[in-house]
Amino acid sequence: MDHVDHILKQWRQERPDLDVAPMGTIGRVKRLNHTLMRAMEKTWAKYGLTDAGFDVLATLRREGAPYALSPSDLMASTMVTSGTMTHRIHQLEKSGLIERVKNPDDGRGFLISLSQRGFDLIDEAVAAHVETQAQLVSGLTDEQRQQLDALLKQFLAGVEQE
Amino acid sequence: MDHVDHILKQWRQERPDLDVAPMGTIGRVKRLNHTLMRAMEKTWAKYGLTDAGFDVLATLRREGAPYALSPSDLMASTMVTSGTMTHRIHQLEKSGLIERVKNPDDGRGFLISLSQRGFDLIDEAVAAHVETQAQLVSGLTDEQRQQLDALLKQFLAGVEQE
DNA sequence: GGATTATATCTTGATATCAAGGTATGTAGG
DNA sequence: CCTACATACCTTGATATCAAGATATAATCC
Repeated sequence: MDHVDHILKQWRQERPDLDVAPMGTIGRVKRLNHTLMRAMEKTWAKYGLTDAGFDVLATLRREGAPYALSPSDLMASTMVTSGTMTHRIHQLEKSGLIERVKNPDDGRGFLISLSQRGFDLIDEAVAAHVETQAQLVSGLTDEQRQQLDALLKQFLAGVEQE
Repeated sequence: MDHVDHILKQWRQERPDLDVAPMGTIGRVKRLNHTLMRAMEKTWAKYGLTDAGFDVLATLRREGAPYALSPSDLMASTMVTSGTMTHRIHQLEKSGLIERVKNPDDGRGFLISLSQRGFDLIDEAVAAHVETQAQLVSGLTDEQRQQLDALLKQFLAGVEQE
């Protein structure tokens, strides 16, 4: 009987006409996301990073050499709007972790690339981050985690298509 | 090969020293949460509500008569800080959906209670919300959804204890 | 090549959130 | 009763986000 079970119980009492089973599933996803984010933020903070900054640097890093993407590519990868990405880029540029160069192939745009400092920082931070994540999933066995992956993947495929 | 699989593939190429399997699980939770929230916001917006407002009104409604809780109780239920709850309460009060009365049992605090309009609105909005949620989970069978519930519950129990 | 449409990014304005600290009221110990 | 501590809520200041619209460049079509 966790927090979400309690909520469902209350609804079944107050609104027995509603089928609240899906609310339980979605509620757990929301709550889990919230708790996981809070935990991971602590690791990012050790490297002077936020969710937003880590997200951008990691996207550039895992892309491989030459560690550069356009703002549009970054937007698509990170699920934020253009205004948000502009803001993130300015912050990271001010910190000297990325550089902004004119896109030689498209005069309208730029390329965002990791600076050497940005590369070194994210390479170290991501190792710590992976360790934190391993700790966070340690309540599940490997097999359970794989089952969960499969279900989440199917769920996601269902809601992302449109 | 979804978006998350692509990310893991990139990391395995660039950083074969890291075990990124947990990142896949956590990444799917994050992405799923984001997509679900975006979808549910559309329903809330039809009733002039945001995530924040719906959250508070629903918490009061499912509590049962007399539909009143202290700001502290609301904070605990909704996982936000006191500053955020103060702000939410002011917004909802301005909209006439809740009322704030002095707590007769504790001179330091207040009780937040649903107004008649607030009650009517949330009672209608939650029915639409439940329908939206049913649609969102329709990519899973009932059995799969229940399996997912069980795994999420265990995952959550592992990360929430501290 | 000029007009039209599409694309890439930035700007603006409104909200929501948090962390840290402030104020008022309650509670417990001597 | 008075002091010390605890609790409940609010205020402040800094960020992050989004939606909508602005601007500049590219691509396409006669």
